Amino acid sequence: MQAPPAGGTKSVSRPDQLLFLTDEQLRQGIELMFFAYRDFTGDPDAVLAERGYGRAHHRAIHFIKRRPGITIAGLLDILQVTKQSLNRVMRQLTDDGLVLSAQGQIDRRQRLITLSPAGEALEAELSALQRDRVRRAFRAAGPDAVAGFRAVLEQMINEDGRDAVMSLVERDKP
Amino acid sequence: MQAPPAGGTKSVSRPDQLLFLTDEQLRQGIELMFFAYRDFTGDPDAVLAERGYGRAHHRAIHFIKRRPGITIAGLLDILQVTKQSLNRVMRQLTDDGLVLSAQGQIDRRQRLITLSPAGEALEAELSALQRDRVRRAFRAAGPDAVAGFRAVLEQMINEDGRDAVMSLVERDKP
DNA sequence: TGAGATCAGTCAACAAGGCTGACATAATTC
DNA sequence: GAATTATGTCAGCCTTGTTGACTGATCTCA
Repeated sequence: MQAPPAGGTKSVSRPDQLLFLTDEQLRQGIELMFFAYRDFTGDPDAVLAERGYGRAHHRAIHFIKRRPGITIAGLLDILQVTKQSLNRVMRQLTDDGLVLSAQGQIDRRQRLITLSPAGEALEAELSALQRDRVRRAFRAAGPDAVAGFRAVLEQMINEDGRDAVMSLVERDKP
Repeated sequence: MQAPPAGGTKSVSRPDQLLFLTDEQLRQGIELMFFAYRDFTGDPDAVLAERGYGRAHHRAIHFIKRRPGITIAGLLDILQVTKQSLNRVMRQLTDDGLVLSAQGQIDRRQRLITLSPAGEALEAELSALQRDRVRRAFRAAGPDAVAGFRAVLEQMINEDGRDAVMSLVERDKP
């Protein structure tokens, strides 16, 4: 547990040592992920709790908004949970009238999921909270920092699914 | 579909527009947090599952390693869970001989928690996995990106607890 | 010294949201 | 026509969070 000698955060950004990363620097990165993610999910969690929903509902709503007309299989692929687990969430959202499902045109077995107006409203409320936090962080840190944030998080994603994930994240239309 | 520094996602890194952040850019940041955190926790989760532990055990072990001799109240403060919830985890870890607790010297009501050799071993295994992932990401992204990553995540943390969290993250000794 | 606060531990009950396994139905594909 | 696929559902289990109530040991302060 040796100290990175001088004060503050200076020890971490050393453009002169591209490959030398101390355990201490890495540990700081790990803890930052933990604390930042905890607060990152905090705002929506509070709104969701009022309605008896949780983070799982938020994730479903987010990606339905993102790709309207997505199938159940598509959601399962993105969320990486079991269909039983997703089904419980989807049933609640359907019963509550937040999501709609239409029969697929090409493959009539498929359900094409979309948000109802009520679902859109909740999604807007949730994403506004989360965007506000990210916007404040991005503004405070500055554009170069944002580019770095993006680069590191991208590299943090499992290599074997990275391209697929990044094309989902970056794609503007389904 | 490219990495930020190159030409691809031009819309995102615009050093010329410090304050203009589109909803699309913010949404990408939100999704990156989701996907990166999911994979970030994946490696340790697998090791923990073999032993019948979960992420909660990992968090406790991590912060005991980080601040040996920490009290229960100290852990509660960091982890922000209820004492009943923490107690369940601590009891398992104690029963399994991974953590030790000594009576406080100054205040004998307190328990000073440390890792046993077995606990140290598990901690080392878990943190090695997580450090490897962070190290690879940091190396691939480069030192400037790492600085940006840190800056953004720091700003992502709730403002009212930010200083406390950051001094915990950056502090070298308890 | 005695009252009250604090630290730790525990019991009980509950909920969210993961998981596995088994099975059903409809529609598509071969 | 048989096999496969997409979806839905039942039942049961686990982890990990919650609230509320209560105990015992110890410390603090009037």
